[in-house]
Amino acid sequence: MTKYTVLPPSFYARPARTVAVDLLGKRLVRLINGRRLSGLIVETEAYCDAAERDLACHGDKANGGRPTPRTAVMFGPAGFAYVYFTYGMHWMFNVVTGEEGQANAVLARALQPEEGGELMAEYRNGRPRREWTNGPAKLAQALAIDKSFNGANLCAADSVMSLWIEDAPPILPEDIASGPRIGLGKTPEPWLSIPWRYWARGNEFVSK
DNA sequence: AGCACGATTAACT
DNA sequence: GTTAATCGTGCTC
Repeated sequence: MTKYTVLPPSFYARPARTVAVDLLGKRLVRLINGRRLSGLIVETEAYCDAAERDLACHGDKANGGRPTPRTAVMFGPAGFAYVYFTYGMHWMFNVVTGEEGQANAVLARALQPEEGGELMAEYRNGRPRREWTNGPAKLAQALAIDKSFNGANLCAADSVMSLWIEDAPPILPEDIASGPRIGLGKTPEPWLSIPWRYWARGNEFVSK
């Protein structure tokens, strides 16, 4: 018997919005030298829901909606990591969702720390616990997620995998809030304001 | 070949 | 509230 259940490909192979909501409360786990660093996902954003053109999504914004070297992973099968670099210094961790051939993904924006706090504090330069994982680039830094995880299989428990998501009790629907996605800049409407960001209402680790 | 800008953060005033 | 940091990517010339 296993103590933990790794989320299977079927969990991810659904529309981005569905996965974004269902990921709330799940546990993101990073294994480093046998030590578990983990946190419960408390904030997500959905990009490129199936069959809906989403000009906020890298996969639709670039190259007329065709894959590019950067976005290729988003067009691949669900359950893989899409990790990209932005602002010249930050990594963003997403999970690929939906059907292969379509650019669907969910951005992990915040975690509630569970295990491995000592290492997370170190990776976050000694900042207070509240600031370890309350933002997409912060959680990537806290879990040491970088370019090497782009294209990583989050479901293959038998590989050298050191990153996955475990099942955990869901957040109750009445405790889930939603609103417009953050940082979309010049993205046109309706995508700029469409409420595809979801978070655990009242959780102190939700990004500012 | 050159350029504008980003699914952000931290350190300012 | 404002802004520097910092560089890969995709688009234009």
